[in-house]
Parts: sequence; structure tokens; C-alpha cells
Amino acid sequence: MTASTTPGRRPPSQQIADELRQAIADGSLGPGARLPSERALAQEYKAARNTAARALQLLEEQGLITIEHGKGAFVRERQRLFRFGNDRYSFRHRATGLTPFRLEVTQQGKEPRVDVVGITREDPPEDVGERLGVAGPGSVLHRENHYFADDEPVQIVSTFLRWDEVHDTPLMQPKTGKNGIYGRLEDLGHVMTTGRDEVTARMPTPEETETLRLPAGVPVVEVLHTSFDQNGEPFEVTRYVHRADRTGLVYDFPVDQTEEDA
Amino acid sequence: MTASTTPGRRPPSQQIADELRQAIADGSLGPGARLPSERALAQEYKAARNTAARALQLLEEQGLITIEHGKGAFVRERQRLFRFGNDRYSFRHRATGLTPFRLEVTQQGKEPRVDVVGITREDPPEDVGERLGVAGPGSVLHRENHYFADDEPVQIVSTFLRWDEVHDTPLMQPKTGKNGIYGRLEDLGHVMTTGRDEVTARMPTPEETETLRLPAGVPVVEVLHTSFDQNGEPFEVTRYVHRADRTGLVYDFPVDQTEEDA
DNA sequence: CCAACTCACTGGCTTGAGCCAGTTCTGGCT
DNA sequence: AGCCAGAACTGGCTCAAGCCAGTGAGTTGG
Repeated sequence: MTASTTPGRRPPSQQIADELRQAIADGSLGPGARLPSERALAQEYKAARNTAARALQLLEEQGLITIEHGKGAFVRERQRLFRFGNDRYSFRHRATGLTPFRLEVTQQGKEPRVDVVGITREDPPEDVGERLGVAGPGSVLHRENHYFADDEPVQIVSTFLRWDEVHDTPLMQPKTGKNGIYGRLEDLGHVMTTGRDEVTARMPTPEETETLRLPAGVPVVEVLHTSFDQNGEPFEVTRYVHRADRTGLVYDFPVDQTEEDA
Repeated sequence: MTASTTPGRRPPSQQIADELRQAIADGSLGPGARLPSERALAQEYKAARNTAARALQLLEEQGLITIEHGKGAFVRERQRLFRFGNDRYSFRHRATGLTPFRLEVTQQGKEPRVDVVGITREDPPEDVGERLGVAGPGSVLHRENHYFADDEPVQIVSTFLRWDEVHDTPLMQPKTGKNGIYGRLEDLGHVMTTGRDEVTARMPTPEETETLRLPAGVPVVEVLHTSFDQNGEPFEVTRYVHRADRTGLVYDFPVDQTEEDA
């Protein structure tokens, strides 16, 4: 045997995808450029339309192109529009009177909008309950917001608070007043002193695909944020879901110089 | 017209996918469980085999199942094995004599391995050049390593250093000695004082799919790390590529309490 | 002038057939 | 008992044909 499994030739659909991928990589198909139609590709490569369609699907799954019904397939524009990170929680934004999200969006010349989707008493998801230190039916208040820039959905934000603490406060209302929920949590004696962000990525659920209006082949970034107060107690957990192709996260941190093991 | 676009019925392949997804969600198909074969599904739903196959593909793209040639389709086990974050750079791991990676892997009872894939002089990628403050042909040293746990690939790590600074140092060698590259960079006068991680997620390139042995429908998490020394100067940039389904990132950070705008 | 219609395009999805390539079971032969 | 070949499964991929549903431009009628 020469090599294992005889590399031989790749199947036609993958060959077509390879050639198109190459054309995108070397710039002969620039961002926004339209690819040949399925029928045209099929003819060009003497393959069935199915096969050409499969090739385009492969590229879409790899996040290289977007396919639009009735219009065609287009090389995806790479644009990383939003940058979030530990800065998102910084107090220094308060001088502007804008939330970090509104600041970011207006700086880009777009119109921010927040939809309050629901404020409900709920059973906490397992990961949230663990972090917030609660369990049992109805032990959390769940505030779900959807954020938009120029009517384009940007992120899904689910905030969880301890029901016992907040059920008779302005945190039950859609409008939470100056400095938002963190302002009200300070009224309750919780000043965010440290934060923890747990970051994962995955493919979106069908619901997320719909609410974020995601094209195929775009993962989501999920951030599970926990806020700790001046006593080191967790008092708020928020789950952020962003589309990965439009969002970057930036974390700046000091490096611990002490050599003792924890 | 009642509603827009007549919600009507979803296409058969999506209906099949929906029912299977439901079965996975409610636990009647647990992790590791085997799904019916394409031919069985086709018969059950009175559809063509193609249609059943399409349904399974949809679930694979959504990261819910893995399809294995000759074996069948299986509900994916969710396992988040590795947790990295700002802790990855902490000096306190030095007491153990192990790198954070080896520590993490051995704690899981697995055998860590690092392959040094290449140590080459290169033209810096644009994003790296900007952050490292260099440009031009041959201005960086690129060290590429692949990390494994029990021969399973875990991460691809590309470190970039300024060629001018390191070309006659042990940093050219595969083995860098005590405390690794950060130890040698300290010899050169750079102590990591702050770090910045820029986190993004995307679908893998075909090369990454191969080296990380990724099943379909698994995104990758890319971390572009920049190290700053005691003078606030960047001296090292590293790109980490992880498979998203096995990796979580954790960032702990103090929250800046000063209200002045930057 | 503008609205409405028509038609030629685009992709979405299905059918049913077929061949190929991994995997696993099974039964027969040593 | 142990091995080994083949049968019976699995998915991978293709073909050719067809119908449906968005899109957009060009035409037609008010």
C-alpha cells in the first residue's frame, strides 16, 4: 500500500466547493460577489443540479457564503461589528449616561433599540441556579431583552435575579431607571466588584436562528456572566447570546504575579 | 390572507428533524443513543431516503448528533472538557512545575502531549502585526504547536514573537526550558503584567477540521492573545484555536469603579 | 405617471433509483 | 475454539426529473 485509503479523487461536489473556495481565498471572488447559479455550475462541471447545490451548501456551512432564496449565493462580507468584554460592565460609561450597548451602536451611526420580551418568575436553568445560589420553582426573576441596531438583531440577553430579593422592587418593571438594573441592584446593596464571564460557542437552536435572523453556517457565542458584590457574593447572572460573525469579545486583565498555588 | 406566507406545514425533512430533536430534548433519545437508520426513517415517514438523510444532516449541522459512516447516527455527548481563561497565564501555576495545559489534562487522568509543528521566520498576519507592532517580511518568529490529550487533538496554538528580539535565543529551539517561552521572555526583560484576549468563534477551515479531527457542525473558538510587559509594551501574540464543544473560556476580572469616561 | 401583471430567473425540497464504502454480525470451515 | 469470508447492514454521494416559492425586471393598462 502506498498511503492509507487511497487519497484518489474527492467527490464532485467537494471539488466544485474547493475550486470556489480557492476563488474566494485568492480574491477573484471578493466579498459580496455573486457566485454562479446552481444550474450554471451544474452545466459548467457537467454535474446534476443537486451536486452543484451540495457544493454551495458546503461553502455555506463553512461560513464562506450566504445563499438567498430567489437571489443567488454571495460571498459573505466579513464584518465584526460589535466588541464586548469586561469593559461592558465598567462604571466609567456612566458619565455618558448611555449603556455600553447604546454607546457602541450610536458610535457606529446606527439606531439602538431594546425590546423587553418578558419579565417572568421562573424555575432557574441548572447552570444559572448553581451560580446564583438558588434552586426550586419560582426562585428567580427572568428578564429577557432583545437588542437591535437599525432593526437588525444583535444579541439576546437573559438576566436572572433572586426572586426573594427583587420581587417587590422596580426590577419587576420594564423601565428600571437610572443606570439600569445595576443601579437598582446597588440600591439593594450590591455593588459589582468582580465579574466572571464564561464563554462558549455552539450552533444556534432553531429559535435563536429565527430571533437573530441567522443565515446558515453562523455559530453563536454564549456568555454566561456572573456578578459578584463587595462581599464576594453572586447577585446576578446574565446569559448573552450573540451571532459569532458580528461579535468579538475583548478581555483585558492583570496577570497575577504571585507564585503560590491556590 | 390570514397570516403572512401561510405558515402551513414545514417541509418533510424539517418535520422529521423536529420530531427527532424533540426526542433528544425530552430525553427519550439520550446522549450516545443511536438514531434510526436513514432507510428506517424513510420508511417510517413514507419519504425518500434522501429526505431522511437530509433530516439527519440538519441535526448534525445544529450540533445535536454525529453521523458515522457505516455505523449510524448518534446523539452527541455534551462534554465540556477544558476550561481556559485568564487563569491560563497566571504565575501561580509555576509552583506545580506544570503548564496550565498539562495540569488540566493530567487532572482529568489523561496523557498530555505537545507536538511542535514548526518554528519558522515569517511574514506576520495582519492582525498579529498590528498587535505586536511589527510589519514586513520575516519580522516575526512563528512557533506552531498542537496539543493533545490521550492523542485527541485539543488545541492549535500559534505564537508570534518579534524576530529582532528572539532570533538568537533559546526561543528558536523546540524545548524552551523552565517556565517555557514566558520564562525565556522574562530573561529578555518582559514580564507579563497585563494580558488581552480577543475571542471570536467561527466555522473551522478545512485544515482545522482535519487537524482537530472535527465532526461536522462543530464551530471553533479563536482566541487572539496579546501579552503586555511591565512597561505596557506588547511583546507576544498567540492565536489559540479550540473546538467549541470541548472548550469553555472563563474570565475573572475586577470591575473598574471609577466613573470617569476614558 | 404609476400600479399591477407577467415572465424569466433564482434557490428549496422532494422523489426514487443506483453505486460505492465503511462496519458488524454470522455461519462455516479449519 | 478460533479464524475468516461473506452477507447484511450502515452512511456518502450522485443522477435526472419535477414542482414550488421567492425575486426583480420589463411590460401593460389605467
